[in-house]
Amino acid sequence: MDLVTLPEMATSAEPIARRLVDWLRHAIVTMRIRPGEKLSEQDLARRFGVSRQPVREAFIKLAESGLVRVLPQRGTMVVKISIEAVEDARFIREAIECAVAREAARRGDARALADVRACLEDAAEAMAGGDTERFFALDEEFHQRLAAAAGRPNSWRVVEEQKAQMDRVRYLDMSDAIPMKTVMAQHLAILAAVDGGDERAAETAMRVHLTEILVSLPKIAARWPDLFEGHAEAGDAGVARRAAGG
Amino acid sequence: MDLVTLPEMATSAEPIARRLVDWLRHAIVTMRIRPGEKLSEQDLARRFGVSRQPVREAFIKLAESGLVRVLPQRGTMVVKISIEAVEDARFIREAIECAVAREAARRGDARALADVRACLEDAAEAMAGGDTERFFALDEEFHQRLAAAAGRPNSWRVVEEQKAQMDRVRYLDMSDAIPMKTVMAQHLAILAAVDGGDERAAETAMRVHLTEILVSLPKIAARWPDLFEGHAEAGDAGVARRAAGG
DNA sequence: ATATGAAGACTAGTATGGAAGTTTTTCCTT
DNA sequence: AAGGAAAAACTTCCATACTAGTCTTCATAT
Repeated sequence: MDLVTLPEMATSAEPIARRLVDWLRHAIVTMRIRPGEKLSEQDLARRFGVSRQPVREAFIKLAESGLVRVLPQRGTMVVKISIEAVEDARFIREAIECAVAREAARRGDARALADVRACLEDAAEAMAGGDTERFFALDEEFHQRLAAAAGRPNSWRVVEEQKAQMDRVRYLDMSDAIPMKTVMAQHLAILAAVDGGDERAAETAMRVHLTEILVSLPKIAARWPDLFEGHAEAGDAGVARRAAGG
Repeated sequence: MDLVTLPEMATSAEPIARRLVDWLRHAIVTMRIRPGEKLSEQDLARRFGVSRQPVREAFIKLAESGLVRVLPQRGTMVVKISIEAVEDARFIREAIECAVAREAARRGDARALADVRACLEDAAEAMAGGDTERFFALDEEFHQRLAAAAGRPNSWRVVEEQKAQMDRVRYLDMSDAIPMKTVMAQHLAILAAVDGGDERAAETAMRVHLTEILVSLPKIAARWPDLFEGHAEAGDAGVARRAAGG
């Protein structure tokens, strides 16, 4: 039973439940807590040195985001990656972000687009330094700032939620190959089209960027079958034990 | 203190918190609980004869949906209708549903499209009978089934959440004029284009349909200023009392 | 009359205990 | 040894109690 401290605990006065959500979300998306893993209110409460209530409320919020599933009287678990769920998330994200790209190109907000460009420059630095985590963060930032440039900053919140489903796949992909150069090139293409005010080109560039995951998805699912829904569940502890006993 | 019973209480064995969410969401969307109105965990708990805890959990879920705002140590209130929020929701919905319309037209799933058509026939009946509530429900059903016909049934969940913001405006609009005929005609136009396999026409028809609200929005905001964010807050009790005292 | 401040009535946040239900284990029977 | 029933150990769910913060209100001082 390793005690864990919430990182923001010292600096901020935010409610415990909120901090728990951030901590758990990050842990799930970065695969520190693996898909299919069982979570327990009691266990996590003890780990963090808090009561069960804020843990429970954190579970509720994560369940709303589709990252965990709460089964009444049975338990809470991190949902496995579902190919269908990832494809659905991708579909929704493509729809919204293509509209964002069009709108950003149409508006041509020079000031906001300068922010986007600055973001890409930082990302280039991170890539050169091999700082993948920072590169990931700046990837998000790029899309968020583009939404702002389209005059729809709030649309990012919806995309962000869908993105969580896709991020776990990307995290697996990152440990495999390093497609940072590809991502960077695509981001630059999007910005160029938007900067040029070409709505159709901007939409197309965005669509290409967001289609990328479709080629790696089946390969990744085949490589880590026990992290995905519907595939072999050999990784499941209960099943494994029962199989060993028989 | 009028005691209220949850309608599904007798029939189902769902958790209390879940039923509270459904009840409150419906009450908020249909304006039975008005924008800006203050909600109290304690008060609602007494009304429903339950403890504060499930009410609190319901608030959390509604806050995730953006229907209520929880201010720590201050209170919980139904968020006022925000023109910006409605426009953002409309933007997102248009992006997703236009993509759905295109995809439905591309796939041409005859079986699923038959369901969509059946839905419109029921809606025509409801319109003839003047059953506005049923018409509203079938409106939702139409869009949901179209998403199914596009092979993206889950995308409806995202649209549904955005729709909640728009529904309150539509509810106000309904009490003003009755645009059922317009809605019906637009739905038929969408289905015709999808049935014909014309992706561009389907997208355009959907876009026209979802642009409708933009013309009524400013009028409605002007008519009920105290229900909207940022406008005159003359309806606020505290301000009214202070004005009377001075 | 106005400004300041303390007391009380609110609020949400958290902790804890018990109830209802499911799963796993254990022990008895066959 | 295998199968089944009882029980123990888990889970979430709900109720209750308490903490801490905010706002209102009324009294007091300027």
